[in-house]
Parts: sequence; C-alpha cells; structure tokens
Amino acid sequence: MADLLSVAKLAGVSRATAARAFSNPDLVRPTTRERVFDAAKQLAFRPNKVAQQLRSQATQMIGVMVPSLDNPVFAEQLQAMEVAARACGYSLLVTTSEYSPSRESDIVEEMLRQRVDGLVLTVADAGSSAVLDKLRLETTPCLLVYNPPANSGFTSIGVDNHAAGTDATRHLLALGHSRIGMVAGPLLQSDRAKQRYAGYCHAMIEAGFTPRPLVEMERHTQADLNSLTPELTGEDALTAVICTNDLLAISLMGELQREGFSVPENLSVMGFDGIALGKHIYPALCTIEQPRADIGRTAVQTLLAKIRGEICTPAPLPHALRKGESVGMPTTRKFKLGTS
Amino acid sequence: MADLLSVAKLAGVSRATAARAFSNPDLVRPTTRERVFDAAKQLAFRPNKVAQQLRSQATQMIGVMVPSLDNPVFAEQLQAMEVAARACGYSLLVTTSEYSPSRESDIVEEMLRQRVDGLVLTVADAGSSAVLDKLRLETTPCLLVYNPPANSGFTSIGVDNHAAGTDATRHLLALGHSRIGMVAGPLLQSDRAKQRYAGYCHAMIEAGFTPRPLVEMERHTQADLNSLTPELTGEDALTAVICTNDLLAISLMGELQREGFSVPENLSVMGFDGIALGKHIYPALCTIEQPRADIGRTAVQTLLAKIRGEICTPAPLPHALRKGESVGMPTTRKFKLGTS
DNA sequence: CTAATAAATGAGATCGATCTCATTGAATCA
DNA sequence: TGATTCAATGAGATCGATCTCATTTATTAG
Repeated sequence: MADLLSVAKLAGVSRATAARAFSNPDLVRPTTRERVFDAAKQLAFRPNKVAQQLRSQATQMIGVMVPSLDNPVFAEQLQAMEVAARACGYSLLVTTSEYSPSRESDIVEEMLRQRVDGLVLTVADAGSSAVLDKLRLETTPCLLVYNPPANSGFTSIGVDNHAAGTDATRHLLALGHSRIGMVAGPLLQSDRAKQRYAGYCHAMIEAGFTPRPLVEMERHTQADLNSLTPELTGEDALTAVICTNDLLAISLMGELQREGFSVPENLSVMGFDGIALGKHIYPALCTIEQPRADIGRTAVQTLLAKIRGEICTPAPLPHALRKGESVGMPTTRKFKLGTS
Repeated sequence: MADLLSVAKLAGVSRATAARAFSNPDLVRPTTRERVFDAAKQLAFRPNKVAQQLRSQATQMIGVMVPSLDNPVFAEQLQAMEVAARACGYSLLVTTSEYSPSRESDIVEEMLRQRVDGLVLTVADAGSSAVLDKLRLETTPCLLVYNPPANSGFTSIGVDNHAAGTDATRHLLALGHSRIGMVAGPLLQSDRAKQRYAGYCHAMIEAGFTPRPLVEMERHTQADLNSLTPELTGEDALTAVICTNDLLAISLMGELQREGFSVPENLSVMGFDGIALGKHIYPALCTIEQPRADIGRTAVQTLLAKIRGEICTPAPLPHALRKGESVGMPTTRKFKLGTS
C-alpha cells in the first residue's frame, strides 16, 4: 500500500510537505498541494492510522466490554455507543466477558496494550472486581455502565436501581398486589439485581408487607418454572413477580402460558430493562425501562470528556415505568400447577 | 507509560535484548532475561500494540460491519465472532451501518485506514453495493455474512436462503395450508428476503398453488397489521404467513393477539432467523433457524484462513426448521377483523 | 593454550506519519 | 539596491517495538 513517502516523491516534494498538504493545507502553496493530491490519488494513497496513532499517542479508539451480546440490553446499548462514538471520530473495540472475572482481566489488559483512549465496562460485580482494582492504578479513563456507582470509586452511567426497584414494586402495590416476589438470574449478576431487590424490599416494607426472599434462577436469561413453583402455590401464593431482567420475564411468561396459565390473570409479571421486543410480544411486557440509547450516548460523551481531561460526574439517568399487559390487578383466580 | 527502552536501561541491556527476552526468550541468557523481567515489572511495562502493529504490518484486528445491533440476529452473530476471534488472538472493531450505503462506504474506508487484517461485512444489498465495488479493488481479505453469495463475487457465509424459504413453505403446506403469504421488511433488506421469497414461490408452485405477492412492511422489525389486513379477509384469506425475520414475526403475532385473534388458530405465523427469544415466548415461534453461532465462528475462521493466504470457499451452512406453537393446522375458524 | 565454533548481545535501520527547527525563496520597505 | 519579514519547504528526530547483521563473549576441540 502506497505511503506518504511515495506520494511525496511522485509529487516531487518532501514527506513533510506531503503530510502538511493533508493535515494543514493552508501552509502549502495551492499548486504544490494539488500536485500532492494528484499523486495521492494516482497511488491510491490511504493514510495509515496505526502510524498516526503511534505518532500522536492516541488511538481514537474506545474499548468496550459487556457481559454478553446475546442479551439485547447490551446490544442496544452498544448500538447507541457505536453511533455516538463514530459521530465523534472514535471507533469501538468490542469484547464480551461472558460474566467471567478472569476474562474481564484479560480483556482489559489486552485493551490497555492496544492503547485505547478510554474504557467503557460493564462488570459482573463492581463491588468486588479484580479488573476494577487493577484499573484504579491506571491512568486510562474508564467508565462503568449499568453497574451501580456505589463503592466502586468509578464514574458510572445508569439508572438508580434502588429507586427503580421501588417504583416497580409500588406500581404493583398500587394495583392491589401484596404478595409480590422477585426473581433474579445467578448471583454473578448481583450488583444491579441486589440494588433492585433492595428497592423492592423498601417499597414492600413501606407498604407494610414483608418482602420475600429473592428467587434465583440458574440462567441469566431463561426462567425455570420449577424453581418458582413453591412460591406460586398455597395460601400466600404470589400474585405478581418482578424479574431482574426482561429476558427472564419474557421466558417466565412463556413458561407460564405453556403450562396453561395466563398472564396476568394468574400471575402478573414485570420485567426490568425495557428491551425493544418487550413492547411487541403479547401480553406486552410491563417493565422498568432503562434509557438504553441515552445510556450508551451519555457513556460515550462522558468518557470523551474525561479523555479531554474534563471533570464530570453525570447524574443517574431517569428510568421509566413502561406499562404493559403482563401486569393486571390481582385476582382470586387460583393457581393450580400440574392441572394443565 | 514505560516503554521497552526504559526497561532495557534499567536492566542494563540494549533494546534488542530486552525485546528478545519477551519475543524469543531462548535467545537470552536466563540471568539476563530475569533482569529484564524484573525491570519490566518494576516499571509496570506494558507492550505497545500500536508499535507492534506498525512494525509487523499486521493489526490482529478484524473489522466487522453489521446493519444494526438492535436486531438480535446480528448481535448473536457478533457474540459468536467475538469469542472465536479472541480465541485466535484477534480483536474486533465493530461498526453498524444502519442499512445506509453511504455509511457502509465510510465505515469500510475507515477500517482500511486502520489497517484491519480483514473484514466481515453484512451489507444491505450485495447485488448492488458501492462498498463491494470498492472492495473488489482492494487486497484486504473480506467476507460477507448472511448476504447471498450469488453474483457478488465474494465469499459469503450463511444458509441457502432459497432452500430455507422452500423448506419453510413446505412445512406449512404439509400441515395443509395452501393460502400462505410472505411478509418482509422494507426493500433495503432485499437480497436475503428476495431469495427466501423465491424459495417460497418455488414451493408453492411445486405444490400447485399460486404464490402471493410479497407484502412489505415499513419497518424492519415491527409489523403493521393494517398493511396485512387485505390479505386476511375475504374468501381466500391467508391461513399462514412467513415473515422474513423473527422480529417481524414476533411483533406480528403480538399485534394479532392484541387485536383479539389467536395464533395459530386464526393465523399460523412463521419467522426466519431463529433468534433465541423466539423459543421462550408463547406461542413459541416456529422459524427457520440459522446457525448463528456457527455462522459467526465460521466467518472468523474462514477469514483468518484467508488472511493466512489459504484458499477456502466454505459451503453454505445448514439451516433447520424449528417447530413452534405459532404454527398449526389450518382451521376454518374465520377471521373477523375489527370485531375484538 | 590457541583456534574454531557457538552463544549472547548491541548498533542501527525500519514501519509511516508528523513535529520542530532551519533554510530557501519571494515579497515589502527604506 | 540592500535589509527585513513572511511564506514555503526540507532535513531530521520521534513515537515503540523488532529485525538484520555485526560484534563480543563463552565454549569446545585440537
């Protein structure tokens, strides 16, 4: 591939002049400039970013790490980040940790070697994370997304999970539910889930009810009806559940319907995240919508500000309750498992 | 950040020796090597990939362009690619074209400047694509995903869309359907959709029925019931529809149910792609499953082979029919729109 | 104990672009 | 016309790692 030197030779100028023709055209006499451009076109010259990056000590690349792109929450956030980054001339180096702390460390090390200008991470657990401990010692600007800011010492973009959990619960309480449960994925996903659960507890107690223990599913994104069965039978059977993410909620609804129960008549189901698909299924998923696009955009903008050396600590972004058909008033209609 | 030179100085050796201690340890006397490693640790030395890339003329980076990460098909493919690439020591530079041809060109140019070792693209229309015309003149290895290989002159990873369309249609025919329609997103998404439609026509004719025209929705991922209404009423109203992607199918099902119709009793709905969520909703989406993870993995492996200079033209990957509750036998149960 | 061979190391060039500083050339003024 | 100033350009260093080739040091053989 043609380099600047060959362009310069063909144009009969020095490398310096050829470089200037591109980076600082005003400093080059118009006729000379044109000769350089012509030469560049003839040779199909394409500037080498790697060389520019080495020289300028900046890559204009942002390293992004999310747990998994199989979950639309992260995919949709990434989509927004990509658009925002490209608009500012930055590229995204994308990796997935698959919720593995050791992979998290490897990935970040790799990205630092690549000299990304900044990092946007969603870690499994911001409370106790080897990567974050390591990053505290580094100078590369760094930002968390979705992870609660508490204790980590890092700037974090996301909603107030506690308040969101409270709001979700209050919504159900307002409809008359009192036997409300909460379902989460495996513990790994804990930090967000914990805060949401805390918010749930807060709302329950506030309303004079006793919070139930968090029910843990084995997978992040797939509900297992059996784990929930005990909570759905007996006198104080649940009338509503809140899932800590939408995929869990959607698959739970599916399982229920598949077993012959109906949502929300037998059980109201709420989700968390607000993935686009939730609106289109039937019954439409009632959920707490995180402004995913906003989060992605804000993450990029905040990080770029940090890279420029500006100090900025963005406020939590507003979440919103998205109503949906998956939640109704509590009914007396009894749940009879195994009768389908 | 400490560089090799400072490490070398601290260890009392030349840059060459310090470099060798890492890249070719056997050539360095053990005691010297240890001194270098110690110095590296003391200075928190972290090799600079940018410099290595410039020197070695290889970035170990793959440029990836997909239309949008809001569609789980692409997100899931990307997830698989990321895992496969990292396993081979490659990183992914990820971009989204948002189905815009001009953005496609910009992105590819950008990635070539970044000197990615190869490109994996899903273009809007492989038949008439400015990017592909440009890439034909380049030497950077390049690969299409999902785009049908026909005519483009590029290696392409994906399923046989024609055969898949035929299989989908035959499945419905076998259940007794004959009034089968097909629904697609806007024309942009044409190349895949067209082939699938052709497959549908093939199967219809083969069975002695007249294919219906392709119904186009305004959005890629959201069905609009009104556009379909004419096809659902009257004597020869459809009993089944095939959507050219799962999101379309899922939202169509939702719309139908929301209007008081039931799937599959009033209308059988099939999708195309096989996104993970389709299995969990109710009724579970009957669809043609593309081996997304396989596609991602194969794409990476094929591209890496190309980068190594090997010649390889992978066969189309096998698609599979995923049965689901969204498809049933045709019933005489009449469709009455506006009666809900 | 010296010559020959092998092992270990260093000096310097290279990848491609860009920045600083010096130099050339032209234009302006006295 | 000679001095002064500014525009235009070039030479060379730099970013950080690595490769080639030459040189030094250690090892073995004769």
